[in-house]
Amino acid sequence: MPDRGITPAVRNRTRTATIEVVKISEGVEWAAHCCLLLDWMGEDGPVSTARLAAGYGLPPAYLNKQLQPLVKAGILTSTAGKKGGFRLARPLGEITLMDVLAAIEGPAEAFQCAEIRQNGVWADLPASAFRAPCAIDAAMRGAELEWRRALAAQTLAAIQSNAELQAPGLRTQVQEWYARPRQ
Amino acid sequence: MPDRGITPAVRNRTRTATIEVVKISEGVEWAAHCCLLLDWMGEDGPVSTARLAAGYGLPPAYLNKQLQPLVKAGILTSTAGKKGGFRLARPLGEITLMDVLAAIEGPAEAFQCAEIRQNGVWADLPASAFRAPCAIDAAMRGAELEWRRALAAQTLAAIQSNAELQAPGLRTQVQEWYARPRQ
DNA sequence: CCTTATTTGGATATGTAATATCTAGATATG
DNA sequence: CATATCTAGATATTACATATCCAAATAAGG
Repeated sequence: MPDRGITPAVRNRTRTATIEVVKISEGVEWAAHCCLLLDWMGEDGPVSTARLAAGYGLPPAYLNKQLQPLVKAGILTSTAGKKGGFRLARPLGEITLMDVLAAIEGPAEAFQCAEIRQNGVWADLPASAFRAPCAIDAAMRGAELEWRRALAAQTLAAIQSNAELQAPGLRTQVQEWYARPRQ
Repeated sequence: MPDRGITPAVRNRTRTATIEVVKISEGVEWAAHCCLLLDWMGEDGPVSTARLAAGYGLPPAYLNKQLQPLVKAGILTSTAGKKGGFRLARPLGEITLMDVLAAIEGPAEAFQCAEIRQNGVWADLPASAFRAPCAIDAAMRGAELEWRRALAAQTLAAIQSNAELQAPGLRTQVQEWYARPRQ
């Protein structure tokens, strides 16, 4: 359908007004699911991007891009060449959600203090006042630390165990699904 | 300097490779700082966007945009017209960092589960398997809850108190800074 | 009543990051 | 040697954070 010169801003006028800024990229979800899948399928050698992508209906090329930082982080190992693919570098019990998040999103904190306090009102204060971190920044960092602690307490093994409790026989189901021929 | 047909991707080639996706918008920092400022200055009636912006060297028009959700959330009250501006709607002790974050960023969780489990491998499972939430999603939500709990435990009053401990006489300093004539 | 200073809401502009694809090169299988 | 794979980089597309501007409503003060 033609645009008729309508700008994006006008086209989006009716979209929901609520912004969601603090957002984790989908790559984290993909990575965590793929780790579970690799554990279920890991006995037959490395699993290729194509097979992992097919398992969750994901775009293969982009999934491959997302898996590469996991290799760099030492969560997965990769093998090139025919029959190549990805393997878990260590058992699920030794991989936490924090590991996955840090691998995909990087180590940066969610709250990035821009130190705006130094721009105006505080400008005349002695330099000693800025040695201590911004009180807002400190509070935000403290809260984020709680988040990271909770993420680090969740191993993929525990998550897999919960998933299997919800859907008994999941491991078998997965292996059967992959055994069936696909077009 | 002319572009010579160089694409953005090429221009950015040398930028840092690390991505930081989980990010809180600067508006949260601005909003929290402005609340502290409003408490320090609140006795002389409402404070205009222009004065708040000058206090931290922020763009006035955009700061005004960021303050509006705080009004909607009931953290600030606003008065239109000459001598108008913003006031705290309640004492700093009754405003938490969670209140500010929720006002600016909206109520959405950082981890948005796309339910990719339903796309492939799980497709043949009975519907009952999907009544329980995705185990990865549940773990992420639990960790985020810890973050929110910690943010909700931090009042702006406590943060202001810390700031004043770091820089004694801050309240006086702020009022003097604003009393001085500005071009 | 008029001028001025302000908030509010919408439209718009710009830059950057997430999402996604493609190609070339390296690597391994058989 | 042909094929299948990972790796790295370039590129394309879309969404969103950032930022500005304008019109309308509102209030203060002469």
